[in-house]
Amino acid sequence: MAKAGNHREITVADVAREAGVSKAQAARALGAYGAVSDAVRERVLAAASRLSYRPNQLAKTLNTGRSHSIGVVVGDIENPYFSLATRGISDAVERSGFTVVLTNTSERVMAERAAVNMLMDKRVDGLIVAPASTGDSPHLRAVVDAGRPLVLLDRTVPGLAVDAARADIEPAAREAADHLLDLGHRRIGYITTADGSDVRPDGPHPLPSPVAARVAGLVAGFTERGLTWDPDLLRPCRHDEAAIRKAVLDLVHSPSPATALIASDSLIGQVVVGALQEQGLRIPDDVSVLMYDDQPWARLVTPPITVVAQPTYDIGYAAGARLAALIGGATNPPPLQPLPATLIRRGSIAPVADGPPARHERTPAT
Amino acid sequence: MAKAGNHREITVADVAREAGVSKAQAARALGAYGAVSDAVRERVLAAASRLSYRPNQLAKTLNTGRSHSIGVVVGDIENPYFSLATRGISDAVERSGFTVVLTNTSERVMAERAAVNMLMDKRVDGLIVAPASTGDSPHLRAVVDAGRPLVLLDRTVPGLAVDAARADIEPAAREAADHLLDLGHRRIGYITTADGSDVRPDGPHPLPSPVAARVAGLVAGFTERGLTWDPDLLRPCRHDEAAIRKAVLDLVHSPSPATALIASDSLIGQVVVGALQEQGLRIPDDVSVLMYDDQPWARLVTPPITVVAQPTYDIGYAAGARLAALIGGATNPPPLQPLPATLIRRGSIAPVADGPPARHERTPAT
DNA sequence: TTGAAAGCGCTAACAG
DNA sequence: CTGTTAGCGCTTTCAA
Repeated sequence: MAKAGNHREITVADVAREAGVSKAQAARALGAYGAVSDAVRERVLAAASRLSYRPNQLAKTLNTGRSHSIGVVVGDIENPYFSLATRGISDAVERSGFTVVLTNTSERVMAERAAVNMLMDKRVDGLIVAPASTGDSPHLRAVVDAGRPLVLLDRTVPGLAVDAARADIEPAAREAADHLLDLGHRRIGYITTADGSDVRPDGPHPLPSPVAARVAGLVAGFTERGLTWDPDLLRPCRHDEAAIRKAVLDLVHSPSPATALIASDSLIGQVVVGALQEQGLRIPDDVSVLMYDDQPWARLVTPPITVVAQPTYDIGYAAGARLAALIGGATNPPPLQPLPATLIRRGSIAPVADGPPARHERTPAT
Repeated sequence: MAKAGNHREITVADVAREAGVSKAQAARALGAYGAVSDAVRERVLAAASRLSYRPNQLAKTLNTGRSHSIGVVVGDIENPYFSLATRGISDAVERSGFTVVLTNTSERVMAERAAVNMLMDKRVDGLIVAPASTGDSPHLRAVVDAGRPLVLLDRTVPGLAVDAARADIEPAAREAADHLLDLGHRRIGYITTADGSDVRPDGPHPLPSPVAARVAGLVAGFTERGLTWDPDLLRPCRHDEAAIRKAVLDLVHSPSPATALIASDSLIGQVVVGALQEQGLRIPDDVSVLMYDDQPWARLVTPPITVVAQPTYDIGYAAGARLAALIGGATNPPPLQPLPATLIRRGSIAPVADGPPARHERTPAT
């Protein structure tokens, strides 16, 4: 198939001819490098604009080895966490002149592998990835082995010596646990999502590092008081509204029902709150709710939701800045500091009620 | 600066040598084109995997002219509308083997221009852009003139003969207007955001096409009844929470206050609902609210928000599918059909109250 | 089927 | 300062 249209692209050679100089001089003037007399530069630039010349970045990249672009691989760009972090990344790297190539993997490890390979093949200067899997990650190892700068986002990969930009979740998780325990909650459900390939029917679920930190904080709260958290209350579901909804119902309608629910991110939180409302269960009278990641809507619902907030934009920014530094040749930068997460108490957590929760009609619009 | 690490990249030449064949034959085997004997193919492939060869897509692109990537330029990836549409685009083009290069312009025309140029220079095979400006768009015209496939998203550009994937907003806007008018509303505020460079202090604001359609529907409703909509109630603000909040206060506290507010997208809607709550104004008793773009949280707040929903994912998918077809060589495809938008009545619109709205304390958590 | 050689558009020595 | 000459890694004639 012929190239669409028959617009032959204008090249340096064309500009050089038009300006009456050698190709090399034209290239130098255009690229603003090397030594060029004012007279020549002027003529070349004039010729270039006359022909509306546009340099072919591909050719440039091919022999400089720098594409001035970085790859970003996230699980789900629709998750506000990632879209905000992505903006932080963009803002950080754009000021160093990089373009961001963004790919979405729908939290599937296979898609992540493909995306990383493709970005490597396109010769991006560096990569930021939020790994979907906790397991072995040969594709990430390959990036490191190829000497290409890599920064992880949000999650770490055990055994991979790569810096990660993330929040220091555990203290806030612990504080949240204490908050719930102080109010008498003992049956606390934890709902998270996981890639199918990671969730094995038998044996323990390998949780992504930030989820593990959240759960660790919770468990620590129990342990500290000589209590134990029933691990059966941990519910990893598919990334799927129905699965999350089912987990909620399971948890609140079990013979020994959960009196509080923790949503591992705001997408999950949305479904949890919705499911509870549909069931006619009141927050926090019947069920208390804690959500990870603050979102504007969390303050808008009634009652406003208590959350653990992360400095998401800053995390992204830190990842971008670090990657830019690495690409710029920084050798042994100090490890990235985890950024603080904070518990924001609003209205969705209350003392545990005695006895089983009563069923109510859905609260009418006020 | 030396390339990070001293990993010389493996090239076809290396593979050829390892396999004991010519560079050309190796390339043919690797690229699965031309004629290659089974014996050679086998040896080449074996050699390739032994050396863990990865083809350099850049070099390939440089002489085929196809990058197998498309550029997507949106105003704000944090706007759920765009992040959903983007997923639609990705899903559509990925099945044709394209990678998406996503760029965010923060709704700034200058940034859009830069992004489009950069993508052209990177030789993407085609472009999808949601133009930030209604005005003259030489950078978009340049894309067309270069013969590179282009599809617009959400908004059209007058005078540019390019197909746009979008919703057919006006009928739903009209239905919403009738809904409000039937309930007695006459002072209806319309809050939208606009790029600073488009908002001139004097003269009419050139509205982006989808906003114009929304307003047109509103105006039509008034006109039909022999009424006129006071254009002073149109408030274009910067993309800035404070500006939106100010517009809300202005509107509801004016001597002749608005009895209903229309938010032009869900990001604006969030701020509107929040501002109203802070003012102790009840929805819909004191102020009715209509929001464009349905979002999960709209059903979660009390009362649930009445919205005009668009098939955003499908719009993105249509844009992606069309672009892929164009790149594939489709010559005169039928124009894209606008997809239907629908009014979803929930609880945020009520009959207009008599007299000025009373002030109430913020509704306590139920 | 194969291989040699000529590009794709640009940068980067290397001599003048 | 300027021009000539090689490449970057791959595809693609063109002969053999």
